Amino acid sequence: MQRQSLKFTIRLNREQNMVNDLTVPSHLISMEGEPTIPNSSTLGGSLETTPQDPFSSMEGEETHNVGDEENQAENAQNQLVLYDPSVAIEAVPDSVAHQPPSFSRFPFSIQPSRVLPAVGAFTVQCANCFKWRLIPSKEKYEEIREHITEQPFLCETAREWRSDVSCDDAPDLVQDESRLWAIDKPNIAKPPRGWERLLRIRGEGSNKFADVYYIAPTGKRLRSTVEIQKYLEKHPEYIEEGVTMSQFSFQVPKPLQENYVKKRRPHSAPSCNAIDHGTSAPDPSKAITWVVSDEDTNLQLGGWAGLSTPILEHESQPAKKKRTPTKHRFNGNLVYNQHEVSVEQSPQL
DNA sequence: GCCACCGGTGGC
DNA sequence: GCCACCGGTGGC
Repeated sequence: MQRQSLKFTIRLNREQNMVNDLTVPSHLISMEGEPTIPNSSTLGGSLETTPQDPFSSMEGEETHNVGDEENQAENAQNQLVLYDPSVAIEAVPDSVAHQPPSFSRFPFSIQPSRVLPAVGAFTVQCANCFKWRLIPSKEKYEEIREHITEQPFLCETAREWRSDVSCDDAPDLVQDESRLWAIDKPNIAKPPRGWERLLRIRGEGSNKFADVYYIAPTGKRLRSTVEIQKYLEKHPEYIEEGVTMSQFSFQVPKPLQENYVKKRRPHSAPSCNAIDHGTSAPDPSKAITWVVSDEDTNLQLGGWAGLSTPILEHESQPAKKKRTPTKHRFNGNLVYNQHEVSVEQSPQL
């Protein structure tokens, strides 16, 4: 029945300031290894109901549905939220904001990045009341995510960093349309000590939602299990320290927004018609929300990116050059691939 | 020259 | 359709 979700928020960087680092903690994602067995509690299906949120005004559709389980199920579990830093921060209830030192500012380091949306904060959904609770650090989030099925998250769990919070308190955030939401995978192993797992969210319209990278202690960036394996072979010292392949997972969260990721086009259909560009284009007036979830376990980790900006406005001039003309041929909205571009450019916030 | 990022494909 | 992998290159 209850399902919980973890989410982290991401913020997009519009400028450079961003967040990159916010990259979603990799941990959010589950490791390939074996997932733990889900307990009934997490998996279950029902969803959550979300109360109204205090801080945000969005309408939100919350996740509710208690009754139906299906859809929601997914959402409810672990979700990662990505959001705009500024937004996110404000959204944090005061109580939270004050508490841990880490809350007031992002625990993650921010580096200038080029532009893509990044995770700015992490949240997890209470298995009992389904309210989302902000997690003060990426490390804590990874910890929770790693054992989310065996140890469902409860509001009481948050007392570790936020004294007296309970299910009676308003949610720290509400899943609404103001941000991009992504559902994270449960039970992803924490990276080995000295290693870092980075989640890079791609821009809207890309053919993939995100990429996971592991940064080895030497600073080497590894992008697949094959690369990790080769790296470990060359550096047996890590193996001696106990590093194993089961500690790495390249699973990425899934965006809730259906059209965030471009669908793969059937090769055969080069015609423009076949493509749906536009219709699904996000409403520029609102931020994008995405959520990723693990269907198997039903856990959701959430993340949202509050872009206030429309990611796509066609216009945009690409910040980067595009390399493939093909896609753009359908211009119009389609071109979102570059959305990142627009994101960064957008001044908002 | 490097590398973060994106696209595209093979395999399921 | 999804995911893992990795080639290629824009942007620095």
